[in-house]
Amino acid sequence: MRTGIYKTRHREDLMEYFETTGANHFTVNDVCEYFKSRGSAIGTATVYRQLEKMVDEGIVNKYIIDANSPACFEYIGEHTHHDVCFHCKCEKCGKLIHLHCEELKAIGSHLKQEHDFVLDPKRTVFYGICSECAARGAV
Amino acid sequence: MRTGIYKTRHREDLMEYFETTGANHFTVNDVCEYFKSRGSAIGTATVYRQLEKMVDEGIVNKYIIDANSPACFEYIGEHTHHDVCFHCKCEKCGKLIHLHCEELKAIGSHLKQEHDFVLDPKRTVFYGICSECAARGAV
DNA sequence: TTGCGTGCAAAGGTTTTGCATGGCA
DNA sequence: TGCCATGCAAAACCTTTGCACGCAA
Repeated sequence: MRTGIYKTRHREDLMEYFETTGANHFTVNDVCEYFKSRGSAIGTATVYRQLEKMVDEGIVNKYIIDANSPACFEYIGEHTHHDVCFHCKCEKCGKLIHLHCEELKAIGSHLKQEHDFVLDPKRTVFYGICSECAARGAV
Repeated sequence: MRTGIYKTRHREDLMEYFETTGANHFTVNDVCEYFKSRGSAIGTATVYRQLEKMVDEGIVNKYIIDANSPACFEYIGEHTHHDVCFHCKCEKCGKLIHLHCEELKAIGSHLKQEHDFVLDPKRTVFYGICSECAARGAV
């Protein structure tokens, strides 16, 4: 029989982890460390494979920041009204800022209507300088 | 004395390569292959290091497609005119679209005022699906 | 039983780094 | 003479894959 997805213990554990961390972002490594520290380690490959499935299911978002940073995941659950968030990456300190902003969402509409381009916020990262680095006088 | 950047033969070679390839995009590997086939190979590390410098100077853009694909670079030269140019990259066909749009410029102001983040348009790329690929039904 | 899930290790690929040498200013 | 640039190889890094075994349905 082909159900496609089994309800395994690890999948349950992951779901529970997601629920407890809420909308926070995490990397595959974060997940692995978390379970390892609790004595119930999960293999890296398993985490990747489960997350990939969940991305396909649409209950997890995957953000690609840059080539040398690990991918950033976000659990969104079954929320039909979930806002995809935007990311700003500081070119100086490397800090990643997550934004849920209505005004930025307007960019998507604008790009589609005026430029016929369907924006993918999951892959789009705004580069620039964060407030702290700017204050520090970084150039 | 500290000028910061030396005018080496390799740097000149790279510049010439960029001029001849125009606005086309290229990977580090493309560059290496090109010079290798002409008998004047350049080390991979050197290409990475020079390109990194040029990105800092703002004369080259670096695009991240996804974690397992090589980074894509684009020579943009000395954009002396103060007209900020935005880029949209199609995830399907790889086409790069250049936009001069007032409304998009507003993003910079918004990010700065509301989120205290100084956007760098030269390094920011909007990822998504272009009109042609959308029409073709690509998913 | 069938087929998916898992763990481990190894492989895959891109990018960075250490170190000695060579070149620009 | 001072830096900076380069080459080579090794290292670092994230991610995927092969394979044998375990578990869900």
